[in-house]
Order: sequence, then structure tokens, then C-alpha cells
Amino acid sequence: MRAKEPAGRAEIARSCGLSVQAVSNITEVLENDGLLRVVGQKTGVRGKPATQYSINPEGAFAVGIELRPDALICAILNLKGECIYKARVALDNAAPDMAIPAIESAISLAITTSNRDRVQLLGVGIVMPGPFGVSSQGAHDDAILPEWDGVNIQQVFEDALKCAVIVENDATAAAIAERVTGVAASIDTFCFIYFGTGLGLGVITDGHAQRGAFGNFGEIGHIITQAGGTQCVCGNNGCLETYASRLSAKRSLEEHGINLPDGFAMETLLADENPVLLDWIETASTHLSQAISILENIFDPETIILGGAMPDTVIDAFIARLNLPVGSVANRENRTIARVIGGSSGRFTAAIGGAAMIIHNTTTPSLALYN
Amino acid sequence: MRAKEPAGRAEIARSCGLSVQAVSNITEVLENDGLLRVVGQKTGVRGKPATQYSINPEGAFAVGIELRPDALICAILNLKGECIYKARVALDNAAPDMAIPAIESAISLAITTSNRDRVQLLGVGIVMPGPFGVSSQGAHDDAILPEWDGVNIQQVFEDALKCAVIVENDATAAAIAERVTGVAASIDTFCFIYFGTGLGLGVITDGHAQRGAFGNFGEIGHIITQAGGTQCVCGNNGCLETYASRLSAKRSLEEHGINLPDGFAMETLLADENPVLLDWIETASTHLSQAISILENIFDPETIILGGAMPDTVIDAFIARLNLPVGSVANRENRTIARVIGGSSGRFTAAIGGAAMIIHNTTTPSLALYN
DNA sequence: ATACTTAATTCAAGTTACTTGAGTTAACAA
DNA sequence: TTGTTAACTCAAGTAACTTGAATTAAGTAT
Repeated sequence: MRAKEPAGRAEIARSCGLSVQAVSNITEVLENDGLLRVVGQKTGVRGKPATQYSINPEGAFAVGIELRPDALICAILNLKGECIYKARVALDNAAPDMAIPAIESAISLAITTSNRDRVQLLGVGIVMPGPFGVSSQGAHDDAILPEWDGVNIQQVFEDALKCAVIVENDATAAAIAERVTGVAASIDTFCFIYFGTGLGLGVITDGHAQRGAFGNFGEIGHIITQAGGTQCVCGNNGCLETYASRLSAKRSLEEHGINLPDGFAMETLLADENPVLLDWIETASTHLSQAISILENIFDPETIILGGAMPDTVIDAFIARLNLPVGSVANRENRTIARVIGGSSGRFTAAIGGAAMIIHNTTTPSLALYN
Repeated sequence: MRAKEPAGRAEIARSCGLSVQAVSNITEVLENDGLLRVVGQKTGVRGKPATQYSINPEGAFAVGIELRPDALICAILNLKGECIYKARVALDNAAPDMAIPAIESAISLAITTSNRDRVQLLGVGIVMPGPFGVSSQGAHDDAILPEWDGVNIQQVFEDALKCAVIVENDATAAAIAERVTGVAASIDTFCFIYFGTGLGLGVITDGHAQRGAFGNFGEIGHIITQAGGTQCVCGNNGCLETYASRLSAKRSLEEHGINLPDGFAMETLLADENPVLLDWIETASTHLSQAISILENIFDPETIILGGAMPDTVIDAFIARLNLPVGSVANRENRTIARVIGGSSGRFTAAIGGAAMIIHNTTTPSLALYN
């Protein structure tokens, strides 16, 4: 439905295998609920002109929250997937009794500011760094929220917010965002490599997100790309994350006396062709190439998207420097999409992804993916 | 349903969220079709004794075919997943006009020999080596069937056999077999590493097989575990497959003048503690450890199963020598299953997997996985 | 202009796969 | 013997569809 818009009822019926009558009934309900609206008639062809229906962007909205150790990011997406609100709230700590009220008031503020009615709230998508429930034999990641260990996060938020809640990690949320509004709008099977503090992987197969048996799918940051390499916080050596993450860039630059407060600074350094940064990018690309090659071989995706909290220019620099094997299942003739492409990026990507999950869920024929 | 057997109707209703009445209607139909049968009453508790229903193993059956360049393997599974027939037919070549009639007569023979009625045939699962539709820039694998390139395999077989057909690669078929009859009967999310001529990966998530965008999911044999390592037929260097496959064992042994005609010979060599073989196992285990660690990080599975056309003793030797990182999402406290376990193996594994796919499909609430 | 042709849409009447609620049956327990 | 418990059946209802026969409103050919 979302793909080709606007569309007539008979057209919708053909594309989703229902009878015209069924579509007619459904559109009637959706129109009454304000989720669909008539946007004209289709003329120019024979036959009775088709009444064209379109998603009503104002019909409903979803809130996305990214919870991090030091801050809270909030975004609102309308039904069409357009971002109509963004905000960041600093946090002393992210423990439940601090974070939950902060989230509640952030959502209230967001809804008021963007002039919406809470009745039209489809749900809240919460993005939190994983992994969850893992043995603490290895040291813990900086981005982790230990206070939430053992908490049934979805339940807690559903009780607190009194609406539908989905909890996911940043990479999966970003992947879904890409499908709802981004470059993957018409791609059913793809991988998304997410640059956060560390590195995450979100995979969509046939339009559905992969979650793993324990919700820890996609810990790609800790696959080892260099045996006996740099020591990682996880206790192993040579993890991808130690070469190709924001944190690793920060470290490399600091070793040469360069401070890296934020992504903007990185963009500037790249524009200035800073040799230390270029060197880091070169190394990171080598390791990313390995990871991408593994993903291609395992998932056979239509494409692999790179995005997240990393400047677009840096992501483009990675892609330009990738060195992917030629003898791969991904190296088909007649490709329509490149093997690796850039996706959405920026500080708000994960929060937008959170909201996108809700939109995706209400839009996609759910085969019990969540619930 | 399959999990806890036998069961009363009210019990089934509770476990699958339907009303008792609905289950009653459904069991009535299934009993008339001979797929279910009454196996007694449950007494010992209060209330009216529940009529216990069980799957009728004789109610239906499925055929599995493994097509290889030199041979055709055929197996029949009854509805309960028990293998009731196995056969191997040598083939001059596996081109369609040779293979299709051979398959047709193999199936007829199988049905006759095992005393079944074709009416009860649920379908045929065909297992063929991939990858399909890949650019031929790299050299081709020994196991590949070039004559089938560009053929709509499922269509061709449905037309020829006039019944439901599923086509899959060996690793996925083996994974499904493990779920239908094997060690994964109650595991919803797991990875299966399949030792064939090369090396394949099948992944089941939430009970559904992963297929990839172009049907080439799971080419794990060609992930690179040693940069600049041994030359592989795919054109790259250091592929896992060059260290940990039957073909690589054969090569290693031949370099030392030892001939390896079949799996049985390998078992004997292992029992004799042949140093060349032990050396190969040691090396293979190192590379497998890397692959397994990657799979754990990416898929967050309940377990990883090793199986296929490799003797059980060799698989156990691999598992004993694995060296898996401690700091992994897979290293949870309170694990109920080991991180890596052995699965079914042997010459007939893939063909049995083919039949298992059919059983799985008719048994599992299909959310449009196939079709 | 008039009479086809084409295609979208509606109306009314099934059909399927369930659920709901009110019994009925048969074991175990006090 | 009289409850209590739980499985099961019967009859009626309902949601979400499909089917087939009109109806409507273009565009097209004569």
C-alpha cells in the first residue's frame, strides 16, 4: 500500500490479493478513522474513474525515544513517516526511576509542541543499547545501561505510558526507519550497519526485523576481524568495533592529541583531509569490508546500508574505500542497487527509528512479529 | 502441536490460543482425513477424561530428493518425521533432461517399495547445491549444477511431479530436518552448519527458515577466516571452506599420500588417531570457532548445530576442540542448551531434510514462508 | 451525437473460520 | 451420595472476507 501512492481501490485489491469489495470496506473504515483520504480521481483511461486514496499524514503519529546513559532523544513521525518533531533532553543518569518520568514528560511536551492529539498516538518506540541479559564475565560497554538489567522493559513502559510500546536496539530501529522513509522503501531484504557509540547490525528479511532468540541479534561490533588485534571492552581482541566505531575514531585521534567532541568535528577534520582521520578511515574500511563480505555471504541481501550517528561524508568515505571480494554471491550481474549504500544518519536517527517501528508495525501486515 | 503429544482438545486449544470448539472442529476434519488419531483417554485428574489425540504417522508422507552431480538420493518420511525409506541412484550427469525422469522413477519406486498410496503424498522437497544466479567471474564449485542455471526449478518440478514442491539448499533442508525430527525439535531459533562437499549454513528464526533475497542465504563456506590464506575455487583466498570441509580434508590427506574415498574411511582414520587427520581437525576447529563466534554475535541463536555429510565422531572432535570467546552474547548464565551441539549426519541427511521441509510446511502455521 | 467498450464501484447474498454461552458428560473427592 | 472439576458438545452468532449481479462514468468508434 505505502509503496505506490495514491491508488484506487481496485488497484489496491489487485496488489494485495483481496477482493475489491473487501478493500472497499477497509478503506471506508480507514477513511472514517482519518487514516486515509481521497485525493482525486484518476482520469485519462477508459472506464469509471478511480477514486484515488492516499495515506493521511495527519491521521496519526508515533513517538520515538532513544535512551542513552547521558541523554534522551525524542522524535515524532507522522503516518507518512515524516519527522515533525525532534528534541534532546540531557539526563543525569538513565536509571529507570529517573528515565521513566523524564520520558513521560518529554512525550507530553513533544505532543503539545507539535500540536497533536494524544488519541492519535499509535505507540511509542523505545530504543536502548543492548546487549541484554549477558553474562558479565566480560567488561561492560560504555553505552550499556546496567540499571535496566532484569527489567521487563516493554512491560514497564506500557504500564507507564499506557499505549503500545516496542523496545529495540538502535541498529534494528535504524533499519526499520530506512524502510519506512529512507532508501530501503522498496527493499524487502537488507542489512543495516549502524554506527553508534559502538557498531550494530539490523537485518530486515522479507520486510520483517530479525530479533534473535534473546533479543540480542546483530552484535556485529564484536565479530573479530583481526585475530589477536586491539583489546576490546568485551574481553576479546580484534573486534570490528575497536577499528570502525565512533569511539575508536575518538581514540585514534586522541592518541595524536586531537580532540573529537562530536560528529561535526569529524566532518571538519575530513574536509581538511586530516591525515590521522584519513588513516583511521582507511583502517576502518578494511575491517568493514570484511564484515560486509561476511554479511553478503550469510544473508544474501539486496543491499547493505551504512548509517547512524556518523557524518554522511565519513560514511561516503568508507564506501569509497571498501574492498569487496569479486567472487561473492553478491556480485551478480543485473544488480539494480549497489552492494553497499549510505543510509540516513545523524544524532536523531535512532529516535526516528523508534517511531518508525511503530509506523512500520501499524502499516505492515503483522505476522505476529511483535506480540 | 507436534511438541507435546498426545494431547486432548482442550489442551491443544490452550496452547495455540483457539477456542475449544474450533479445535474440536479441526481435529474432527483431521481425524477424518486420517492425519490424527485417538490414542486413549487421560485419567488420573478430576473432570471428564480428555480424549488424547496423536499425529497418525501413517496418515501421510513426504518425499525428499537430493540431487547431486553424480547421484540422486531419495528418502521418505512419514507424518511423524520417521524415515521409512532411503535409496541412492547413481547418475551419469545431473542435467534436467537426465535428472527429471530419474527423479520421477525414483519417487515411484520409493512409494511402491514403502507400500504407500500416492494420494497421501504431501509433496516433494528437492535439495540442490547453490548458489544460484551468481556472476561466473569466480571459478565454479565442484558441487554446482551449471545445467540448471536459469531454470525455474520449482516450476519445472511441480509440472513434472504434479504435486507440491519445495526447492532448497542442503544446509537449510538439514536445519529443518533437525527441527522436525532431530535435536532442535523444541528450538525455535538456531543455526545449522552443514558439512557437504563444501560448507553451508541454515538458519531457523522463530521456526522459519531464512532464504535470502535471491535464495542464496547461508554461503558461510566463503566467509574469509584467514586473510590471504589458501586459494579457494571462488577466486578469493582463505575461505572457511578451504579449511573445514570434506574436500579440504581429502586434499590435506592426499598431500600426505592418504586416499579418502568416503566418510567411513575418515571415521577409521580418526579411530586410529591418524596424525594428518588430527592436524586437519585441529586447523578446521580453529576456523570453525571463528565462524561460530560470528554466528553467535549476529544471530543470537539458542544453539548452533553441526551436522551433515561428516561422521559423527569427526563432528564431536570438532566440538571438543572449539575455542569460543568468553565475552560473547552467547555466553549467558542459565543456558539450557550448549552453545554448539552435534546434529544428524550421514549420507542421507540432505534428502531427509528435503522431506522434512514438506512435513514442516504442512505442520507449521505457514505465514506465507513458501508460497 | 450515439452506441459500444472498459473499468471502477456498489449492493446483496453467501461462505469460512472462527467465538460465545449454555448445557452435558464423566471422572475424582469429601 | 453429593458436590466439584474439567472436557466436551450444541446451537447461535460474528468478523472478515468472497462471489456475482447490477450500476456508474469515463473513453472510443462510427
